[in-house]
Amino acid sequence: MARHLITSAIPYINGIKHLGNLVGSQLPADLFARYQRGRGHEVMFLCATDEHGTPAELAAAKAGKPVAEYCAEMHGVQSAIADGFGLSFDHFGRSSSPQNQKLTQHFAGKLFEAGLIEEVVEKQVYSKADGRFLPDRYIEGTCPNCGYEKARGDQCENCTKQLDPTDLIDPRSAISGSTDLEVRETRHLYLRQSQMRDRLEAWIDSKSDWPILTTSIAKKWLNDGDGLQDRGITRDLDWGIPVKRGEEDWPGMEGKVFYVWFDAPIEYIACAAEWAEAHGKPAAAWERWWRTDKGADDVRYTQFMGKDNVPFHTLSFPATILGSGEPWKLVDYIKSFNYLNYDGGQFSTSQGRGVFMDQALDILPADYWRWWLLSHAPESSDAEFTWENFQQSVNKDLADVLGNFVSRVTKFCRSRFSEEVPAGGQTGPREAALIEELTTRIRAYETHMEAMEVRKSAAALRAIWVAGNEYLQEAAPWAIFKTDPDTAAAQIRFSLNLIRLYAVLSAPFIPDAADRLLTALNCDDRDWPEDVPSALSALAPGHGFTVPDVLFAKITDEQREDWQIRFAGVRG
RNA sequence: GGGCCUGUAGCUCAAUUGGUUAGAGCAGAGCGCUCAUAACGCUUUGGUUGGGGGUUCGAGUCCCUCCGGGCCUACCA
Repeated sequence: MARHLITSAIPYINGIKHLGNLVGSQLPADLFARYQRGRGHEVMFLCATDEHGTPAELAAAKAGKPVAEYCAEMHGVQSAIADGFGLSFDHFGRSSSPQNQKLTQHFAGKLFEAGLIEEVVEKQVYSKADGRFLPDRYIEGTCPNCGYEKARGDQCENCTKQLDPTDLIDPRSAISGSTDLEVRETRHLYLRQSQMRDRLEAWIDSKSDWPILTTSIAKKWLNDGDGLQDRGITRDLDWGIPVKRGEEDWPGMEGKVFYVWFDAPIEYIACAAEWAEAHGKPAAAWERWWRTDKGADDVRYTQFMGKDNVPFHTLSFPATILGSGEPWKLVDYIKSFNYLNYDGGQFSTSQGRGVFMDQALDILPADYWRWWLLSHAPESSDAEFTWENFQQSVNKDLADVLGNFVSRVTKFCRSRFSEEVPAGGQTGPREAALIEELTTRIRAYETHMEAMEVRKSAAALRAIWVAGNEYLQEAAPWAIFKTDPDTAAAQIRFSLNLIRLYAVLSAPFIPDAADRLLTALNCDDRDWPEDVPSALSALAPGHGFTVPDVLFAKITDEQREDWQIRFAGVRG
């Protein structure tokens, strides 16, 4: 039995994520976790909310709540939605947890001891009206290059020129609009990533099987300009993990916190510690997943994320881990995704354009979304959601191919025999041929799932469903029944077993439907079909079942048109 | 500006990494079936692989160039 540690990029706290965010990390991670569990392996699947940073503070202020309270609430909201989508996290943690605070400070201390922390005094823009330092992008002004009046301090959106905040003409706070700004000196800690450049490069080079998207982004950062740059890991904020080296105060760093991108990946580890505490387990229970000196040697660690997260997972976080000099588990495989666009443009959180996770669940069950998103996962390039494509794919694949197969088999059995698996008759060469085909297809499905080829896995699964319809058409039990009811009984017995097989195989993609099928079949045998013939004799003659309700109702044209209008514009 | 990814049938995607005649699903057309959610099955139309040039016995795949789409460029996370 293998051991799989699986993490999804942790979603930021300041609102409900859209479908693009979902398909880029949490959903494929869940697919992989469910599959590996289905194969009987030991899985630790972790995710959390990423709660620190300026946007969280601002969102809380906008909501008129203390930031800690706001984050606690939003964590609850995101957690409930994750449940709604069937995301099977072993623990859904919080980067603001005491465990993460302790670990983050611990790592900082180790990095300091290793000589990998440098103190730098730098100049930053301070807004007196806001009472805070402003990150570059929170400063607005007129672009010195093109005259655009809403240029940001990091870049002008109009002419794309990169800017320094002090370049802006008539700079003002993007938060309050105040022009009462000044440049102040402030002291920060930098992680000396440049010292570890060669080590990181050798490590990346050893990962020849990673997606090109992952390695090319990593290499770009390693080789761009003067090579990998040191990175500031502290910020002048109130909300965050106080800067300490281990348990000790850090002279000169009073009132400062760690940068979110320093503490967020550490939450992957801390999340396991949260899991242990939540289940009353000792530290050893989570350390066996994360410490190679405490049992994690045989763990295979896979991360899932959108491409915007790749630099932090290929470079910053490994630099933290390697730099600590301690035997923490490094990631073995990074699966990264491109973006999902919405009907000709980007999903937009600010403009409310596209479908957000809560809205998606309001209009359709999770399985519809899971199936479409995963079967169209943006693996090789950006992908696009359109309502026409969604309607067509879901109706065809889920309602017609799979749902109708279940319907025709169970209803035929009920009307010609009873709601019991019929006895009598024998299967023959036709069934043997199907078993052979299914065996080949199931092994292909497994290969794609192991490789995290999400779209190919979906296509392979669909082909397995199709094989059932082809078989039925050829066997034609409705015709055979008239002259040879025993043979028809054997064919239907075989077909009912196919339904169970489909439920087990499909569970990683459409877990709710799989549950409903197994419930209807009155069966809790979820064993993976290592051996297809025996898997297809699990339901014995006389076994009672009920004809399930329509598994997937079709999306009507009216619904589709309604949703197209509803989600085109501003949310609310 | 620089770097990277991408362009294959009306649509969504494959193509064992340079190897026979570029394949699937959907959509379209025809036929069959009547168990089933107007579902299912079979057959079939559809391509100068974005354009042009080159290397090679052989190019969707490698090189050059042009065109289109996208991402990143280190203080959003």
